[in-house]
Amino acid sequence: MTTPNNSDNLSSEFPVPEVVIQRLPLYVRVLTQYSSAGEEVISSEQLGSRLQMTPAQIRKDLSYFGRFGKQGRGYDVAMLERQLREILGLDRTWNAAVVGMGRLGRAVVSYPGFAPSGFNISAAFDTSHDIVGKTISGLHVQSISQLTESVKELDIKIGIVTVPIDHAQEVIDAMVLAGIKSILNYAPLSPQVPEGVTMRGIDPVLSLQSMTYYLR
Amino acid sequence: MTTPNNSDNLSSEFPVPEVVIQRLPLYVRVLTQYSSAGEEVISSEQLGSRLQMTPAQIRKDLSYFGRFGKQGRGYDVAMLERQLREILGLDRTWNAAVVGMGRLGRAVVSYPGFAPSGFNISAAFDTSHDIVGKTISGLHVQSISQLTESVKELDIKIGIVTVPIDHAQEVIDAMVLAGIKSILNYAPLSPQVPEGVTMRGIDPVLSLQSMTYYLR
DNA sequence: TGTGCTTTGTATCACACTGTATAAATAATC
DNA sequence: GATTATTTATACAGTGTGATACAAAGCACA
Repeated sequence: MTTPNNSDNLSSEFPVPEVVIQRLPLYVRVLTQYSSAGEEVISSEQLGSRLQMTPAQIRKDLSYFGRFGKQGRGYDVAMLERQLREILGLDRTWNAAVVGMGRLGRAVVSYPGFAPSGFNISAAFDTSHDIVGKTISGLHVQSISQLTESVKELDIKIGIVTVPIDHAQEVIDAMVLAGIKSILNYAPLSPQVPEGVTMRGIDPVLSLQSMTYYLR
Repeated sequence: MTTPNNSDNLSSEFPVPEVVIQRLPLYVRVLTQYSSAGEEVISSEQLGSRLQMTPAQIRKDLSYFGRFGKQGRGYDVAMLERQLREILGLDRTWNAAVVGMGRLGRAVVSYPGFAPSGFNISAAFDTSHDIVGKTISGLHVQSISQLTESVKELDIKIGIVTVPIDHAQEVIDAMVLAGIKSILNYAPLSPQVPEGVTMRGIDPVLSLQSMTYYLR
């Protein structure tokens, strides 16, 4: 009764708001920092000030998934981090495929930030005959026609789109057809995806374009 | 009376929700596509289906800034694009400074997507003595101590942070001190910034970490 | 063991955002 | 020119998200 380790108390009973899910990785990140700083306990107050949000917000977010804290004390850093990682599915590694091996794709596959976070780029694809067959950062570049096959063989769950804008939608369609349910899109467009497929866009220009509003 | 060209009808009277501002660049993007496809008129219905949102949402968003459409007809593509660009401050070019000239910084300054959108990277900085003084993609890399001076001289309004995580906060502080009000941050942390400074984060790992929740 | 202090978890409230519905305005057609 | 189609702008309602407030629970220390 005192150990609140039933991580899926409520999480599967009703849907957790998307915004909450997007905040959880932020909590994990701060917890990791705290942990490596040798702290054993953290309060919602401390978490909140670090992330510039109210303590109540954090407590409410966490309460969607269970009761992780101790009143009068706070949250056990290691325990909470472990719980959140499990909730997010970060207690394992995930395989990803990159499609588009131009300048951007090369930057992505050689970015050293993915692997330590448990994201493994295990296949690379392109359409151009000039690039297919080459080896880039240790990855043998395959034709996009091999996508479905590789997704199955290599247990790829995540697609990363780094093709030019005019091929992006068809690549995304191909990924969906291949059974990929999570897509990270670097192309500057708003793609159409069916229900059940999660998309995230990486779009620095879009970010800049909304900031200039506050500059005038 | 029939020409609703008073672009700041309401916009300055009360604050426009942040989410609305972030959607405006999406509208601009679709309008540009429509324009180059030769279309002269677009309805909120068409815009909405392209962006997977309801027509009413779009009409409401636009109504924060004025009345741009004609009932029974829709929106004049060229006119609406021009209006939205003006609202967002995209009817001019903006100068940006990149701090951090490692792998990521080099990728950013050589990314060909900024200039066509009116974002001009006009200065590059680093702390390392190995890099300061070099010329990368036509930019002479300066010491970070030159930041404030360059910001004034070159009319730099935007800062782009591409340093490793352990230097990111101090770089951001330096930018704020130099008078920069808009910061695009590529470092994987949630930085502390004072009121009045707008921050956007580019963080693919964070995006991946929230997608895996839906994969389990 | 009891008292005071801290912090959580949640009930309640307030507000912001989204979707529905409709009147007004325009265009098209006969 | 009258009638019908269309589409905007907006009033209204509903939903969802964030902040406030407080009771319950644990800790510390005498």
